[in-house]
Amino acid sequence: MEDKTAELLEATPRNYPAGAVVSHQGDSNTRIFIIASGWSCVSRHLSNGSRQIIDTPLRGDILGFPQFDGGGINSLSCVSDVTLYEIPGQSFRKVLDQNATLSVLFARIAARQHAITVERLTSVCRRSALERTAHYLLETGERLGAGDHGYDCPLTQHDLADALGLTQIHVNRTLRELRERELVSFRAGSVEFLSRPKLVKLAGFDRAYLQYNWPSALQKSASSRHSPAPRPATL
Amino acid sequence: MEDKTAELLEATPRNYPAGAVVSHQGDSNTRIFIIASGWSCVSRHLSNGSRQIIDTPLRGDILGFPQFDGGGINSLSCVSDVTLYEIPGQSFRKVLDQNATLSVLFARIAARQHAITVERLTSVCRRSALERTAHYLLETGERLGAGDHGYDCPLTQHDLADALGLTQIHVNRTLRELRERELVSFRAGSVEFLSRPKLVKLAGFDRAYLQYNWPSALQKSASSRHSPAPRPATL
DNA sequence: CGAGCATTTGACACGTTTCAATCTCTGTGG
DNA sequence: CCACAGAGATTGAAACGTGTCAAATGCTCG
Repeated sequence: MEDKTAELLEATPRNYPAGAVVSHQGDSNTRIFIIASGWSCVSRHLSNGSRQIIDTPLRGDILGFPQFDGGGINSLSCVSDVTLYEIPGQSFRKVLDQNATLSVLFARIAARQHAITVERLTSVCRRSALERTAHYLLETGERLGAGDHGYDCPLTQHDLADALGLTQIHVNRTLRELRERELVSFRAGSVEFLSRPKLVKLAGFDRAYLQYNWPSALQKSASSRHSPAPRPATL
Repeated sequence: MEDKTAELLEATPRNYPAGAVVSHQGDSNTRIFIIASGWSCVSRHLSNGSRQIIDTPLRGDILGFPQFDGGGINSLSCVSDVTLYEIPGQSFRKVLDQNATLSVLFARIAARQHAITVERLTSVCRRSALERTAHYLLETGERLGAGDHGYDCPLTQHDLADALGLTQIHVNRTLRELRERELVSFRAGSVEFLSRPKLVKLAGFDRAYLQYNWPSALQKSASSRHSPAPRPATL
């Protein structure tokens, strides 16, 4: 993106410490967020006291795109220290109105976001705890642009449980089994793929849904379909 | 929408019989669909043979908005006879580029669609079969613009199961319990609310996520927040 | 050192699935 | 008009996956 655009967006970088809540459930939030670094989660709190983590956005992800995360209903909180850009909704919309290319770009990002949610829905409905956990760890690695060896992940087992629709205790048992089967290890804040191919097979993981299906107009600036470079998280 | 816009969209109405498949999983579909009437479902077929229904779009709903349903990954099939408008993706995009108001409109529709998926995710993760089923029946009634008494619904118990992440057999038992508790009756293609207030309480249903949060620019054309008129499904 | 939080483990309860069979309805052809 | 086929709905019994409860362990930070 060009500097002029960045200026018009009035994007201001902000830092939040681990545990901070960027946007509360129920607040009428009109900001757009772009994650620069750190782990956060979009979650809903139900009346029965349980928490559902909708997504764990990562570097480069965009939230709030016209209330895209269900604005005003969900909250955004930080798992680790987080740096993100905040953009007033109004200037965001103004820029989109004037820049068709950017509009298409953001529409694609929104579409990918939806695809991720749909995949999680499928996962929760039709995959066992083992498959589901495996799938999440693979998905997250892919979204991070991490290699085949692993990545660092500050989520607790409790966070994982809230994201996967399990209890913390069962997540613990599931992680142990994945480790004992020598598929993945999730310990001390880091994920290690022990046998990625077997893990992919177990989870039924197909990364197609994570790709940005750039329309032809954007092809030249987009990376090739099967070895995407991580998008820059700077404006 | 004005006639000129409708022309530019090149929207053509089409009829499909019950059981027809409008778009196959895996096809590279670039069309946008607007449902005019009938019941259909967006679904994914997993390698293990099971089917996951992502959504049951209804009159006025829009699909495929830039590959919004995870284009190329999911399929659209008809439960009943269905009439829908098909719009070539390219002309749709062209119109959006020229009409900022329409862009915002569609962005909101997409946002609502995402909110629905998020709600289903939450439902599947954190609500029991009974609550989940109750929630779905309420949501669908709301989306149909049906009254407090009930509505017609051609879905089979098996369809419901695939949408809710349950087995058909358990859906049957769940529906029986809902009937015996005198909350809802789902029989012979029609849903009857026996005690809607109790049902709402059981499901923890809050329709806020179904509202279109129209920005101020569209306020005058939008209906009031708490008694929305069904949108027209004609162009 | 103790407090607090995350992780680990075991035993048991419960919700949901699986398997198998029966029943009801609807449309069709003899 | 009846027999039959096929799809959906219903019911029961048993198996299985995950949740619940309870307790111990390990870790980090004041």
